[in-house]
Amino acid sequence: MNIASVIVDVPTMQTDRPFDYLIPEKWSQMIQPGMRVIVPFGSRNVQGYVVKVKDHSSFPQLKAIREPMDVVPVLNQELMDLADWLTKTTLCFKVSAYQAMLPAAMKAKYEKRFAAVNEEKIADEKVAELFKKKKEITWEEGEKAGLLTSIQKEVKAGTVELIYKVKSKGNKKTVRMIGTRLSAEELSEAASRLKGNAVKQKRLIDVFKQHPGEMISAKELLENANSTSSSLQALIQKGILYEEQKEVYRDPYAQTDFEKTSPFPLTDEQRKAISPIIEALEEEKHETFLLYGVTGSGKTEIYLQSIQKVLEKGKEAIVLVPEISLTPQMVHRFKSRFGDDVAVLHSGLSIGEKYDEWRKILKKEAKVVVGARSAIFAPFENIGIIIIDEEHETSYKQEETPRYHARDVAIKRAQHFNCPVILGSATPSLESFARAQKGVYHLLTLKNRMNHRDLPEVEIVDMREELRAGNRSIFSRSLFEKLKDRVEKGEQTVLLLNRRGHSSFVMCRDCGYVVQCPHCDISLTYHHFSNEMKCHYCGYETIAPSVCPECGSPYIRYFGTGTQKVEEELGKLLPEARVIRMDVDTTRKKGAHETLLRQFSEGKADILLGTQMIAKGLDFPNITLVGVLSADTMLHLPDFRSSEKTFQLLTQVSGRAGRHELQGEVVVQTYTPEHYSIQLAGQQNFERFYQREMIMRKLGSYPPFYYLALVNVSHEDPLVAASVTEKITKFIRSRLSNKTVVLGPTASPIPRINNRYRYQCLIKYKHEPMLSDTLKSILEQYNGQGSYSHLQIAVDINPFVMM
DNA sequence: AGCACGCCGACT
DNA sequence: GTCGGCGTGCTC
Repeated sequence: MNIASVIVDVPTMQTDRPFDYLIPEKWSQMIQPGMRVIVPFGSRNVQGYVVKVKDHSSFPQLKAIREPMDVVPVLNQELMDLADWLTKTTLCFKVSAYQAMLPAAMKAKYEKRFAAVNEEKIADEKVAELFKKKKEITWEEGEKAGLLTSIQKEVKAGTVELIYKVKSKGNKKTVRMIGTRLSAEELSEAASRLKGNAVKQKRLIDVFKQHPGEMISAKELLENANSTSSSLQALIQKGILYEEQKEVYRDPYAQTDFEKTSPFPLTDEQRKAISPIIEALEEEKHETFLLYGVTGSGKTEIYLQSIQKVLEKGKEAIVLVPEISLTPQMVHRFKSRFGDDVAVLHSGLSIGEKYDEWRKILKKEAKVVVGARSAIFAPFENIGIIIIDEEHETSYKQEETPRYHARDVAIKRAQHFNCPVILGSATPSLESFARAQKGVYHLLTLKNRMNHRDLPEVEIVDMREELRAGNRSIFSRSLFEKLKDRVEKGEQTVLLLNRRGHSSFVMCRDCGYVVQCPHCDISLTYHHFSNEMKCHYCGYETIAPSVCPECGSPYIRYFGTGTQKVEEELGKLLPEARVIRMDVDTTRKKGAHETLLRQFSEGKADILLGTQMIAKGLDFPNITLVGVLSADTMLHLPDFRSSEKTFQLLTQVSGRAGRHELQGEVVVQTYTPEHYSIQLAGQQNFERFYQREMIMRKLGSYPPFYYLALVNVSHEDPLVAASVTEKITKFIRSRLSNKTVVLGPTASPIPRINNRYRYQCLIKYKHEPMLSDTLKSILEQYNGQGSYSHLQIAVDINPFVMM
């Protein structure tokens, strides 16, 4: 057993298979599947994942593993199998699947360095001088000195060596701990031998006399003893004290106090909903529950009590929350109930913090993980339940490879562990609700709010009427009246500006010219802060024009109401109102979210103004008014889910009002008040919406009636892109059943990105066993190199974004 | 992905 | 003649 099969960190079609390596004698006992190793690959060193240890290879000339990167496997067998499944279902590379399962800190970084091996013989003077100061320089340093070609000549001559280094991003954080091996008496004696003026050293010894046998961090010690590090160093030198590096976790929640909570008594309705879950837990059987409960109906308490049960059985729980940093309240509730058993994984943490939380899970120091999408891969080995809150959220679908949906992964893992999955939502996705209707999922319903308050009253305002009545403001008369009233009464308001699909573009009011990206077929987005125009797709930047480049008119300005503009407007109309603005600009800094929300909850503002990010999870007692400024902006996007998204957003945001003692009110402003998703969101009638939307989906042959797969082809030459897509589409048609709908080739909604022309083929199918093989052979044929080397093909099975 | 190898056009 | 462009194929 001295050969390891390794998947190397080279994400291409032709390297997406194991390569065999010899395991050097000294590591023969320790190398196991699931460990990362550094291996030579071609002329460089790369990171690799051991998938198998064996004693035979058909390859005659094996190279040896350079170095192990782990002492224990970072991926267990279950996760390795899960990676295989991910590879098959999403058509991604093995490495990509492994990398998706591990914290970003474990992704390798590569560095090229030059080292002088024979300094005297270096021919080029400039190069020799460079290596006089340092024996080793990085590639970048060589480049900066402008000597790359000369250095490369020296490499050929053998005087300089090119080294490929694999570096890990993850650093364990350590703390210096100080202790003593001496007894109290010995310490006193040692202290008496010190010079009389060594008071600082004596004070240090005193600390250990009071706490014999304990270790204390150097920082704390110096503070307690009011001493200095040089005194400490002296004592260590003398052998009186000793130091040790202790590994510590960075704890992002260290500053926060969590008041312990106990389970709340459940309402009848909640008790009825939780009992099938408890039953599944007891019987250790896999079942997927759809917990459909109106906003404020107490879904979280059901999660908490189910987890309680799981922990009592000595098992672990995964809770997924959409972009969790948005809901510090949620984290708070889990931490308060389960204390240090909870690990938190979300995008707001630094790479190091995420790495630490992940290691807590691996070392079994955490039993519950609360996190965003990728937390579904938490390396637990005895999962008792998986919960996905706000199940309908699109952020559970990853839009880069591996293009997985966390819901699918959850069900796959739960099947392995024979445990239940709970999908919770007030506005379930059509897919999930349809499955619940068919009995594939077990439907659990919570119809009543916990406070027995009615759902808030929703008023839909037709903005066209407002315009006709001469009101050109952003606010309808009704919303403005109510806003004024709340500010006077000291109650709080949430204002949602739905800006998706309607980004701020710059247009000339004289000739209609819109500033576009020169490399992509998309209008540039205006950034007020820097007065720049930026392309979201390729990163192109330019200064915003002050006159129209087309006709020279000075009447060129940006369109699309931004939060900033609304804030200005509020300042004019209601100068006494205190406003907190939450959007990408004001929440970019780490922790900004929490700070702004805390200020709002402490009543330091009357109005919380923001984009989608404020729609979810806020639970403040004093909110009695919710205003949606433009409900229909995303209704007109070329996306079959736009009605569903609109309905969900409006329902979710309405749910923010009147969650406690005070009754809430909602005003929805729109230009299409007759649209069913707005009407039914106004009535908070999910069932009706579901029926209505299902008809639309059936007519369009969309999910949940059909599954989708999208093939996206891009090339710098539009003719090549079109003709290849044509070929691919024909090929797909020939291979799939005639019940499957194959659409295309068509130009993508964004026909050009970064000067690459994009065409696509959309497949709608119900049952298509050949699909995966067909798509895979397309990838193999075209995505490899050869005559199609400039072609890029991306396959998305069950896409959420059709761009 | 990188990198070497090999084949063609533009220079000292 | 050679330097360097890019197209092609390989990495245990």
